[in-house]
This record gives sequence, C-alpha cells and structure tokens, in this order.
Amino acid sequence: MKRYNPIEIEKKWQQIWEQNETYKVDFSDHTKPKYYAMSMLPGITGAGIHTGHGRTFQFSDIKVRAKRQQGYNAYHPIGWDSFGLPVENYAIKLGKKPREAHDEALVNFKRQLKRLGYSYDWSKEISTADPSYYRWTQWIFNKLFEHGLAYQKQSPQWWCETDQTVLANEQVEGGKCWRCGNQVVKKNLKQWFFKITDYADEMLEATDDLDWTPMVKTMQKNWIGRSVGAEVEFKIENHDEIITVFTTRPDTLFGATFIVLAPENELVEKLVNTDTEDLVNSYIQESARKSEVERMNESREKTGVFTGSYAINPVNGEKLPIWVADYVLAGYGTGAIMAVPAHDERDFAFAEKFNLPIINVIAKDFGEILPDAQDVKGSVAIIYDYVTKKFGGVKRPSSCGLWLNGGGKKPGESFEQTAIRELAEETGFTTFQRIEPLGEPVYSYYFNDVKKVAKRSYGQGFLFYVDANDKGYDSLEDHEKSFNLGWYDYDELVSGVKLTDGGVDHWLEMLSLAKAIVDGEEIKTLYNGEGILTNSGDFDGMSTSEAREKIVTWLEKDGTGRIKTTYKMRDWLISRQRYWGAPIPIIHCEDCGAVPVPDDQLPVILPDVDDFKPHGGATSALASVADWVNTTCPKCGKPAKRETDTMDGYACSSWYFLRYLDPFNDKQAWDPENEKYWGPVDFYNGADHAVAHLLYSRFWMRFFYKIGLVSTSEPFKRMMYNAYIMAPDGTKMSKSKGNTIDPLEIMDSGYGADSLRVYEMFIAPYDIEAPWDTRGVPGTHRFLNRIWTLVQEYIEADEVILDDSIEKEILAIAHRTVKKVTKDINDDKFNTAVSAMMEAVNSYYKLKINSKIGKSSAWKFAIESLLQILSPFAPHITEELWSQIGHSDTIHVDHWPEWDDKYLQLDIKTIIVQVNGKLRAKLEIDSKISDEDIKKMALTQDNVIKFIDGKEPIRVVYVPGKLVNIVIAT
RNA sequence: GGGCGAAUGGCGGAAUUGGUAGACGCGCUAGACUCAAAAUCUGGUGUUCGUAAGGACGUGGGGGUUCAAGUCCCCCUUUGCCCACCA
Repeated sequence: MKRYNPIEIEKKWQQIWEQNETYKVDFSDHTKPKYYAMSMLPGITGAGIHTGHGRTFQFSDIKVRAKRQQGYNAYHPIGWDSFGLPVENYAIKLGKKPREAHDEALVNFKRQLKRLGYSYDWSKEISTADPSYYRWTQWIFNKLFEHGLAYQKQSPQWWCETDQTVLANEQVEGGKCWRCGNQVVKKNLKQWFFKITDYADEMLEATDDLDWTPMVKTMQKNWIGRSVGAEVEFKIENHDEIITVFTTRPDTLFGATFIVLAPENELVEKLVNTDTEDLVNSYIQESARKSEVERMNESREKTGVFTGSYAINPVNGEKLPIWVADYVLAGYGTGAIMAVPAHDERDFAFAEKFNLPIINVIAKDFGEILPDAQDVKGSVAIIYDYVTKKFGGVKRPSSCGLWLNGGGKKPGESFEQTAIRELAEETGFTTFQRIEPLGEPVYSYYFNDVKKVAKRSYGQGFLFYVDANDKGYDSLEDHEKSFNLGWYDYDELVSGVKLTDGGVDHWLEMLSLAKAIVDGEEIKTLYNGEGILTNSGDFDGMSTSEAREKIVTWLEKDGTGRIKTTYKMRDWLISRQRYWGAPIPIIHCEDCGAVPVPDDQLPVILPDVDDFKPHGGATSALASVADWVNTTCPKCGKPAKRETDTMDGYACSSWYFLRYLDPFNDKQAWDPENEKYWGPVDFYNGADHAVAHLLYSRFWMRFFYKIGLVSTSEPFKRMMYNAYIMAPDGTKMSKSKGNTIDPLEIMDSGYGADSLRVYEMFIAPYDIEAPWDTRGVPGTHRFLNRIWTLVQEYIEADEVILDDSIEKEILAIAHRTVKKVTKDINDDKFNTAVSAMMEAVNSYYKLKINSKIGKSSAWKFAIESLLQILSPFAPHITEELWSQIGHSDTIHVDHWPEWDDKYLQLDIKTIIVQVNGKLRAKLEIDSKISDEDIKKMALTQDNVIKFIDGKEPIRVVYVPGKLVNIVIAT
C-alpha cells in the first residue's frame, strides 16, 4: 500500500496543472455559464503572506473550484497592488527603490501562493504599477475630468507629517494616518478630487439590494451618512450677508439662542468689529494649528469667541449672537449652525460654558414612552408633576401615562386608570391623547393644576402604583391594600420601592423633575429626543415630526429655508505628494490652465529617479525632475509644467477587476464584449477595505455604466467580508510583533498544502476571528490520511455484491454528504462542509469494520463523490487519488456529484418521547407505522409510564417523524 | 456618545431556524498493535448524585411567551467591531 506523501504529490500535480493550463480560461469561449471570483488584490508591503492571508485567498479558491467542477467557465485571476504609499514606505524601510523592493518581495509571494495550490489563471497576471496598466488608470482620470468629476480645489485637508502627503477622509482613522498611525493635521492646499459625492445618493439607495456581508453594507451606509434636514437663512443685523445653516431639527428653530460658525468659514472676517477682531483672529489661528486628535483629547471642552454681530431668527425675529467655535466643522453642511442648547448636547455644553440662554421648546412626552417601556407586570402608573418650569415657564400641565389592563370601574378601564381619571376629574384636566403602542389603549392626561393634584391627599407627594404581581385583583380596594397604591413622599418612593423592571430610568427622571418643581428649583435641562412643541408660537402642541414639516413649509413660503439633504461623505481626495504612484496626467499651462494629456500620449511614464523620498513641502519628489516636469501645453504648444502629484493607490485598485477581463489589450482598457460576458464579479472577498476601496470601486463602476463602458452598475455581486485569523495568543498577527505564521513553514514540516488548506477552512466560520492553533493541522492531516487509506483499500479490494441494507447505508451517507457539502459551499459555510466530510469518513470506517466492503457500485460512488466534493478544499490529494483509481482526466474540471433525496429516506426513524418536555425514551420506528400507533407506543414505554405516574395526560403533542410530547399535570 | 454584532464544555466551534444541546476537530484518557516509542486503529470525555439502571442540573444574568426556548420577546451584564463635536 502506498503511503500518503503530500510534499511529493503536491509538487507533481502543481507542475502538471501548470503544463496543462488546467485553470486557464479562454476569453473567446462563451459557451458555458461563467463564474468570476477573486479575493482582494494583494498589496506587496512585506516579504510574504501569513496563514491569515492564506485563508482569505482560499475562500475565493474554494468557490471557484466548486463552480469549475460544476461545469462553469470559472475564472480566478491574480495580480498585484503595486503602486501607492504602502509599497513606497516598504521600500524606504529596506533602503531600496520601490520597483526593486516590490519585485524582490513578489518572488516569495508567488512562491507561497503557488505552493498553496490556488487555482489562479497565472497567464493573466497584472500589476498596477505596470505602465501598460496605469496607462488606463490615467485614461480613466481623463474620462472623469472630461465629465467634470475630476477637479482641483483649495481647501483644508488632512496632512500626515510623517508620510508627507495629504490623505483622503477614508484614510484617516480616528484622527490618525492609516499607514503610520501618527496624528494628522489640517492643511489648506490645492488638491485634486474625484466627485464621488455626485453618486452618494444612488450608491446609498443601491446598498440595500447588494448580497454583501451585512456589516459592510452598514459601514458603507454610515460612511455615506445621508441626513435629511433643512437649510435656514439668517439675516445679519447691519450686514448684507446671510448665514445659511444646516439642521436636521428645524422643529427646534424657536429654541435657537445663538449662531456658531466654523473657524474656517469665510464669513467670519466680515462679522468682526474693532473690539473683537484680534480675539477672533487669534482663535482661528489657534484652531488651525491644532491637530484633530488634540481637539479631541481636550475632552471636548468647548472653546469659542463672540464675533460682535447678531443674526435674526426668521421665525420670531429674535436677535442671536454669532460665535466662532471649532466644534462646528467647516466641511459638513454649510459650516454654520443654529445653536439650540436645550435640545442639543454640544450646544448645551457651549451655552453652559459661555452663559448663553437656554430655551426649552420640546416637551418630552412621558405618557408615550412609559407604556411602551414597561412590561405587563410591574409598576403601573405615576402621577408626576414635572412640566411647568421645565419647558420654559409655559403654563403647561402635567401629564400622566397609564397602562390599561381592564378591571377598573368603567368598562375597559384598569384600576390605575380609574384612580387617575377620578383624580383628573376632581382637579380638572385636559385629555391629551389616546395612543395604542402595543395594541392596548393608553391615555395621557394633562392636569390643569399640578399643585392641587399633589396636595390632594397627603400634602406634597406622588401617587404611585407598584404592581409587582401579575395575578390580578378582585377590586380596587383589594389592589390598593395589597400593593403599595398610595401617596408617597419622594425620598420614600425613590429609596423604598424596588424598581427592577423596564422604564425605571424614565420614572426616576420624572420623579426628580417633579420634586424639583415642588421644591421650586430652577431647572435647566437637555433633551434631544422627540416630543411636543412648546414655546413655539403657532406650532405649540405639535409633535416634533409634524413640526419638522410644518416649519420647513413656513420657511419655504417665507423664502428663508428649504429641505436639504447632506452627506458625511466628502469628495475623494486623490492627489498624493509622493513618488510611487500613477502620475496625474495633467499639464499646467499659464494660458490654458489644467490641460489633460491627450489619450494617445498616455501613459505619462513615472520617471526613474534615485531620490524618490518625500522632500517635504507640498510637492512630490517628481517636482525636482526638471526635464520631466517641463513640457509643452498640448493645447497651445507653449512651455508648460506637468502636475507633480501622483494618484492615490486606491485609484489603481478601483478598476482592476475590469482589466482582468482583458489584461493585455493595448487599444482599450477592456473589451466591452468580455465585460458583458464576465461581469460583474460573482464572488469577491477580503478582510479589509470595507469602506474606501469598495466605495471607490462602486463609484467608478457607476460612472463607467453611466457613460456606457460597462453593462452593470455594481462591480461585485456577492462580497464576503471575512475575519482575519488571529495569532495563537489571540492578538492580530503582525510582523512587528513577530507572531505571524508562515504557511511555507507548516507545509514544509511535512503536512503539505492540503492539510493546511482544510484546517484553514475548518478552524471557524469565515466571519469569526479565531485564534490560530497549530495543533489543528495534524488533525486535518489525520483526516486526509484516513481518506488516503480508504481509497488504497478500495483500489486493492475485490469486486463484491453488497447486502441490500449495507448498500443502502453507504448510499445514504454518500448522498447526504454530497448534499450537505454542495449546499454549504454555496452558502459560504466552509467549516461545516469539512466536518460533514469528516463525519462521512468516520461512518465509512465503522462500516468497514463491521462488514466486508469491496468494489461495488455503491462503494465506487461513495469514494468518487467524496473525492470530488473534497477537491476544492484539498486539490492535490484528491487529484492524485482520482488518478490512482484509474481516471485519466483531471478531477478539477466538470466533475461534481449529484445527490438524490430518495437515498436519504431511511426505513427506520428515531422518534423521541418527552414527558413535560423532558426526554424520557426513544423509539426506533419503521416508517410504515401509523401516527396513532406511534402515540400508543410512546405511552407504553417503561420510562414514560414511570414519569406519567398514573396521571391522565392533559394533551399529547405529536410532531410527525420527530417527537411525542406527553403533557401531564404537575 | 451613536450604529451593528457576539456570549454554548478545558479549547476552536455544531445545532435542520422553536423540537434529542455540545456534531466535527483539538486536548485529555483507557485499550489494541509494538521489545519500546512514534504512527495507526478502537472506546470514553458538560457538571453532579448513583455500584448500576437511571436521575437532577446545564447554552453570560434576570423575567416573559410556548406542550417545548441556545433559538422568539423585555431588561441587565460583559465583550468585539465600525463611526464619532457630522448639527
């Protein structure tokens, strides 16, 4: 019997696959259905991959291998993300030129990927730093420029002092540079942008329909960050200028007490006077100097200065002081806000600090919140007495929330409601509303005289019900007697009553407010939720949602406001003051301005320079390459200068999935015919770039679609966002920590690629961050070894005719496993696919011991189908065994077993018997036995009789084919 | 602070979506083979009471719905990720 030697057979088959071009696709063949899958383009930023990366690449390999076996024209391309800051920084670290460092590192990358047996079509390899590639990246830049989507703008942008370049919003993580992790600052520079915001809305809308990992969809939506609100214009006293603010809460407009401008807002300098000018200017300079992290680290302590000018509130003519403060961001909305301190946390903090007025205009509607928050059990009603002063001194009565269970004096009324109604009738009230949040009616009252209510019985106190029991009561008296109904002193109430159920926070809040009112305290509150308008002129009494619409309508009529949608997403800043990237194909001419290099003169080749490191200042190293910079204007022919910034590396990787479809075309970026057949990508996966790369790719794809270059508007049909494998210590694998595991090391220690591959899939579901356990590989190696032995025995066995029952058993296992694995691969459940195959092998071993199994049609199917479904996971051993059992073709193309459910219908079924939901017996039932007989059998089991204990069953629940549950009184 | 997840043996993780909790693997353990070891094969392995048959308890904690809850509902705790002065 041959022994399983993975190293030997893997080497052999990798050579054969390469010679036979097993995984090469023919672009001219469109006869089969297509399947296009890939993992995210690997960046060459180190000397190779670790086992965490390996797993990521393997997901697409499994998917594509299964499809290839299922008869698809399956394409699995590979290429390299070679341009950009990460590669350049890697080169600087090594003290080599980027191209050199990259090419050297690539050798090991390729060795690793090839040894792991991924089914790439190596004949179509691409590299984003190759002139034949970036020529088309530049061509796309020209297309965007042509359509007005590439533009230059002077504005404050993130700048990394360490990396000496600007960064896109997406590349700043928590105020720090995505590459070096150092703090970034704002610098006011003229930069190139792509107008991604034009596509914000349609990308947002389309996100829901994507078959993507939900977390990524959420992140994309959050990043786009649409909010619908209003723009409101404020006139400025003694000035012609107008301040436009953006707000999502136009309903709070009557509560605006001041206006705040961002320090970068251009209006600021016009609004200062001789008294305030110096202060304002120094404040602006100070905040420009500070990095974002510094601003945040100051525990959000609000700072700001008064400009000396006043704005006029369009709804009520109030004079509002105009301030400058850096808590208002220049880049969002209009760079100006109306401050409503009573209903916005930040405005509140600012108003407190600078002693600005706070006006309450929204009353929290406790009546609405309470019934929703509390369960059927628990305390029921509180009379609280909170409103009058809280909401700006308006004479507004208290309200009360009730839970109605029935049982009160009137039909449909609870005890509680009876008590409250009587109280309300006695002291005078306004019925406020009737709402049905949980299908049961709830009433809220406004009491006309809170003091009267409070003093009705025991002087100052609160009527409070605690119903800690859900049994119900026969009478109001009974209820009152037994369960804490009564008037309480505040302290007694808060300390003595045990509040354990939901809604407690609301109660305590109401109680403390009520106490404050009774005590005559002045209350300043912050409330940023929904509620009822007060102190808002004609809009009083409206709900916040209604008022939002009505006030905007009013503003529109008045000509001082309108509905407005804004996005958190900013335009994509793509220029970099770094050498290693695709040069922006622009020539700056004094007469003609920024002129794109004509398409037929592309690519603008990145010149080879010795000193490529960033020089500082605001230009890349290219600025000092005089004979490259100096050129002539393509329009007028006069001397002109090239743009010296290069494109963000993300630009290069935003369209590579299209170049894969036509990698060597020197006439166009891709052939539309190829795109039509292959696009979009059917399966895409990666463990990073959930926001930037995916958003950029979607943006470009939509643009291409709009101008007719592609046939679909979304690049990736299915995007699977997988988690990384952690180091054995549970932390992230990283070279600096020295806790990475090199796949080559594991393979070379004798286990080979297949055992490693199976373990990578078996370790955890794709979206779980599981720690690497090196002892797992011997486990999967054992599993493969058992298959090896099984097949060797099969090869050596004689032909036999099997017993009917054994044959049925074999086929049942085989078909069940084929079904499970086929479905699991389709659903990206690779770990359970592996365990299903392990179960099958274990079952075959047991069969083997108990019976003589030789060559037979059933056993042939079992062995061959197992090899076929295993081969996406372990391509080498399966190919070897496939050939050993006499096949001359490859297992990897057009070989996938089909299952038939008829083999899964077993004659004997196990029915479980429960008594009161607890397992007491199991019945082995022939499928012909009737349901009635099964129930009878269940009742006569010894262990069942013991637990029924002579009692008459209340009912017998029977789930056909599964269980009998006998319910008896306890 | 906001959004989205997660919590199951010593460990990684299963559970047909409400129906035998702990599949599969690691580890541990006993046995077979061996002079011995490795490899391989076979059995055991949630806690606990019991010689056993069998019982009780058990999916972060508390409550609820149900004949039946890891799974559904409410509250809490812990934890992960993303965003974060976004008006």
